[in-house]
Amino acid sequence: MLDIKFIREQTDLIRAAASKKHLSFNVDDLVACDEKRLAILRAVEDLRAKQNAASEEVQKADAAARALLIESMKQVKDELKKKEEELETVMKEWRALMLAVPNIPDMTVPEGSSDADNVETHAWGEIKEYAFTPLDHIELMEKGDMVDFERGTKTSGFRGYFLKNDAAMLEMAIWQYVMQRWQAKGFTPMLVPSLVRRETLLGSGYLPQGEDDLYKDGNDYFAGTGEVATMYYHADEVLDDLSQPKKFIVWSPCFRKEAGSHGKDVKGLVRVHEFYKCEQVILCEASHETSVSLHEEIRRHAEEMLEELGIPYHTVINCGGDLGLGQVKKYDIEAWMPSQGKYRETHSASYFHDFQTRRLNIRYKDTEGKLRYAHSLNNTAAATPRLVTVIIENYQQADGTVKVPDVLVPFMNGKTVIGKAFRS
RNA sequence: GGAGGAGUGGCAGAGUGGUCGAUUGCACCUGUCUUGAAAACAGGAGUCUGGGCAACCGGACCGUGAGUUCGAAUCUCACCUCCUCCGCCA
Repeated sequence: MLDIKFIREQTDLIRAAASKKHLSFNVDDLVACDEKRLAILRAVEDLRAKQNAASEEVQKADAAARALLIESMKQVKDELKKKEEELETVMKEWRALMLAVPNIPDMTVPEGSSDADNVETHAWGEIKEYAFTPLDHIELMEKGDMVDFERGTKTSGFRGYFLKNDAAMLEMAIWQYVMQRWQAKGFTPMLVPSLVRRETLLGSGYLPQGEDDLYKDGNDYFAGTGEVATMYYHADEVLDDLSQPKKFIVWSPCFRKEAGSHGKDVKGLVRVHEFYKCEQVILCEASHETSVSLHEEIRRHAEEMLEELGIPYHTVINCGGDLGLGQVKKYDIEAWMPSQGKYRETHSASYFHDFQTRRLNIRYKDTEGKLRYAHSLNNTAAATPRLVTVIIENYQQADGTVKVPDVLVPFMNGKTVIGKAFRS
């Protein structure tokens, strides 16, 4: 959500934002609606003022005058009721339009309509030449007794899976490694709810437009990311001090219907309905420079983790058409998948300015004691099992076993090789 | 799932139809006093929003949303949250 005053004054910027993000939003509709809203609001408030004044007089008046006054106020009451109904109608439209206003993308965001137009900023790591034909994670994991898709779908339906043995332990090792790694960088570790109320999703900007991708039961929703609950943690609060940003490293189960991507990644663990994610979430002071510098910081945290793990990756700036409604700028970090011969997204780092915090009403007192909306950012730390598939494919050996990345060995109880040898 | 109770300003806690945006206490800020501080005394402070260059003026906010009324913190209904007891349960 943006400030209505800002929207009124900067219609050109909003128009440009909508066009860069390839959204069909029309500011002029909102501005017209807002004018209507203010006119009616003024009428309503004038009537209320009249009512308040009369209410005071009623108390002082004698019986005869009082009866007369009350009689005349009945008309005001009816009039007010009519105006209030008008206002409610306009407000409904106004609120819906306000929720559809896109945030302004940063100047450095490239033009483009889809992820095909994202621009690589840099790549890291050498793409390994294998002396054998690299297998995909599905074959490696099935033959290594690390996954069971058949019983997974039997139990859970399409995209269901069981992780077993070394893969189960590897996944938990990753969580442990990640939570410790980020805690050491000053992030507050949290396990947060995945079962959340509708307001939380409106606040972080996943609703109203993302309804189709969410599992729900009445007003209870299953969050697609820990960001949702984490952002709501401080909702409706005034934080004393944001001179130091609040940084969270959050673990949570994540649920996504993956509506509209039924044809993509239909096999394997790259795209599943139920997974786990460690997420970086930050609240900071309302400064563009601070947001930008923290954005770079959380991007680097994730890149450095992939470097520690020895996974080749590249980073792209997402183009306008690939940005969400609230995002100012986004980097995707994509890890190399040997079986596919291409990079696949493992991380997504974005910042929002005060787009989310306005909806969530998260404010703080600045050094002058003025109340301001905080800024927010987030980036993946590790999404599993997707990251498991990346590790398994990149660390596969000729015999079908998988080497454990050095940094994970301590979290695997010293185990250095996982899976089973099934070829020579 | 069943039965009761409760939600008021930063906190505590009054207020049960009309100068109540709200008594009071604590905490907070500013004066007076003091070498300074404490104490005492006096005063001031909330948020959102409309108009105005501004001083200022108007509206809203007592868990949320509807309703009754000329008028609602106060009455009615629904919802949310918390507490107590019973039942069930990893």
